[in-house]
Amino acid sequence: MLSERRLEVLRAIVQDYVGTEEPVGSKALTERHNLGVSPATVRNDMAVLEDEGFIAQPHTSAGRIPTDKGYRLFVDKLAGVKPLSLPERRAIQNFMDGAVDLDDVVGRTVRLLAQLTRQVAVVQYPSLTRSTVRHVELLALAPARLMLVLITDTGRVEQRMIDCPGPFGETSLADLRARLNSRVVGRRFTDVPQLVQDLPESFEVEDRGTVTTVLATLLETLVEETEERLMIGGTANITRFGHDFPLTIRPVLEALEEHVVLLKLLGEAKDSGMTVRIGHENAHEGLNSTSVVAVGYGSGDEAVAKLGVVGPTRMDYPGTMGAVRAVARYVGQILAES
Amino acid sequence: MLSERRLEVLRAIVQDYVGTEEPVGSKALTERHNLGVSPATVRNDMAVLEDEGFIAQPHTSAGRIPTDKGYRLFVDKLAGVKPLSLPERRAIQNFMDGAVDLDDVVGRTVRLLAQLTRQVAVVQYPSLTRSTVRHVELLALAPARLMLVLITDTGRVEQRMIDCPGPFGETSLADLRARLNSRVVGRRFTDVPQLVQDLPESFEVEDRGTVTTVLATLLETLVEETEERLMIGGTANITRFGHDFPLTIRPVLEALEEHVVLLKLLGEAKDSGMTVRIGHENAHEGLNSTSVVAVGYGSGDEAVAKLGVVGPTRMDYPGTMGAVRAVARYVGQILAES
DNA sequence: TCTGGCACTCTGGAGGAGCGAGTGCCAGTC
DNA sequence: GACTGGCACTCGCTCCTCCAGAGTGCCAGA
Repeated sequence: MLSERRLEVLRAIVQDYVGTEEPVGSKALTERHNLGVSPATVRNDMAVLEDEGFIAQPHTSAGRIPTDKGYRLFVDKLAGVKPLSLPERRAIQNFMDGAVDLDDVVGRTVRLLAQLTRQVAVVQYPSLTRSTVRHVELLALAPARLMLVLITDTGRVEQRMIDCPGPFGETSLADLRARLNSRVVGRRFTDVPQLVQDLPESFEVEDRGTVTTVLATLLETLVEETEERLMIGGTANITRFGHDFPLTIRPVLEALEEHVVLLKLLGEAKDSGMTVRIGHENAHEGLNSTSVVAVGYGSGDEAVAKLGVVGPTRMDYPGTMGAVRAVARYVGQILAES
Repeated sequence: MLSERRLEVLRAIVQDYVGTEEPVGSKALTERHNLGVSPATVRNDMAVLEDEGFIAQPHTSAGRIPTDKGYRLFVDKLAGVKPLSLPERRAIQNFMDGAVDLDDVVGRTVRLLAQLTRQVAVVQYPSLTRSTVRHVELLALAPARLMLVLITDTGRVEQRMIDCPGPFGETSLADLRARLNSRVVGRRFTDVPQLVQDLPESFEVEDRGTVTTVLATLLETLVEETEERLMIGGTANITRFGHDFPLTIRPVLEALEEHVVLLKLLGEAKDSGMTVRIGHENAHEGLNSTSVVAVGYGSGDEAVAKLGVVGPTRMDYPGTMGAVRAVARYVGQILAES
């Protein structure tokens, strides 16, 4: 186990390195922090920290920089979450309050998060897996062509065209609409399949084909829509990731374009509490030199989706975590209100 | 006016520079192209071209590189549009044919274009200004809460919540729905306002408030939805823009994030035919070192939206133009079919 | 009008020196 | 035993110089 002071030295190294982006030496450390010991002592501590793998030297005769393991320790034990200042909170609220619909909420969130952290922001759309159905509507566009509109409690609306096997009367349509709604409104997506299972049977034989088709489409929509979508923003901030970035920028940009990768990334984050993945902890290679801070957000107690930022491993973890947490809370609040 | 050979020299310079990314000298030029004259002659020609502002020297004793003006001449007079090869065309068709809905079409297009040109692709969603209404639906979610669903002929669906000033009966709702549809279905967005103008008058006094609210929301939706949206892809390709890119990459990324800027950019492009904006011809500063190739696409004769790519000024113009044109055609085709 | 020749310019890379920050180790002190 | 000051050593960085090579402009001649 590392002594109190050694941890303090590690903390100082992380802080300085994050600030300056330059390897930090023993002398500079003692000058900038009140460690109460001489550079020589710090050097000994550093040697120990290096043996343990928390810091490394880019080359002999250079200062030390934290390793992924070092950042990990820093995040877990040495750093708290830095709460945002009151003005910052106010700004968030002002910025978010103008949102008019779901797309707008997500769009604003992503911009806000990018600005606040000066990193790349990733916001997942509220997932529909835990959502409930608010309304199902069926419209006849043509005698044998229907449109299915699904409205969820998170305010998302999905529509699907349906080509019916045969003509479907207005009465049957109204009937189906009514029965469908009485069964599924307020229910969770996952419960819908069994709730509508026996519906075709209660219809006239000639209408059953259409009813079955409609139900199939509905279920399909439910499944497809539980596929996650997300929005990213602040891509221009990757230029801040480090001066050596020309090498690393490409894979990062590529990873950011692959929404599937990002969704997986967010999916791996814990449902509650904040998840920080540092450097090589990220499964995706392109993100091996970045850290991801993610957190769930939701309208109630349950997280309906996740959001986070992607930044350089040498990021200001307390500040970033604070911003991410604060934004998640406000979004949750907004979502709960609407 | 420049002589035939001088134009040939310019063409050779552009081609070589695009290929190698290095300033091209007189000797290398004569070796690689059959100009039939000696380096000395080429030097004289180059001096003239430089005087005219078509090429420039990064520094004395280096080769020449084309200026924006040089590229302009190249594009206008010296280069054609390089048609895609048959396999390429097939690949496009295969890639696009799997598209299931509008979002998918646009998404595929953007990816395709990015891959084909290895540059950043920008695709505008089909504009609704020229669209017509396919159907308007009204649903009662609660006694005084309606949902308006607007379906357009391009397959886009928009919905809006409406809080009514007072309760609105099922009969009145059906009535409004029917009358609204009989008036606007098949009509252009721009015509809708005057078509529904006198609608409130024909309703009972107690319902007029709600009817007015609904109409207001409808018109608002029409206006808002004619605001353009777009999708971009292939951002990772900016790393290809040049080896000096660390300087220029940032403003480009920022410009790409500002969809408003991009929409303006596309908006400035000609409605028919291809538009190429080179370097400083782009109004937006961040894009001063890039070129934009844009073209309109549409389901019929009219262009409903535009698409294009953003690349380095030293891009393969004929190839890029060929790819952009081909993709636009296929998208138009797909749109016409659906 | 084109060509070959020639002197000149300038960049980019190689090689080398000196600086300075930083280290590891060791002997001495509290 | 923990901490400190001192000291020799390492090594990247910057600056300099030098050189080669590519490219130019100009001129006289075909």
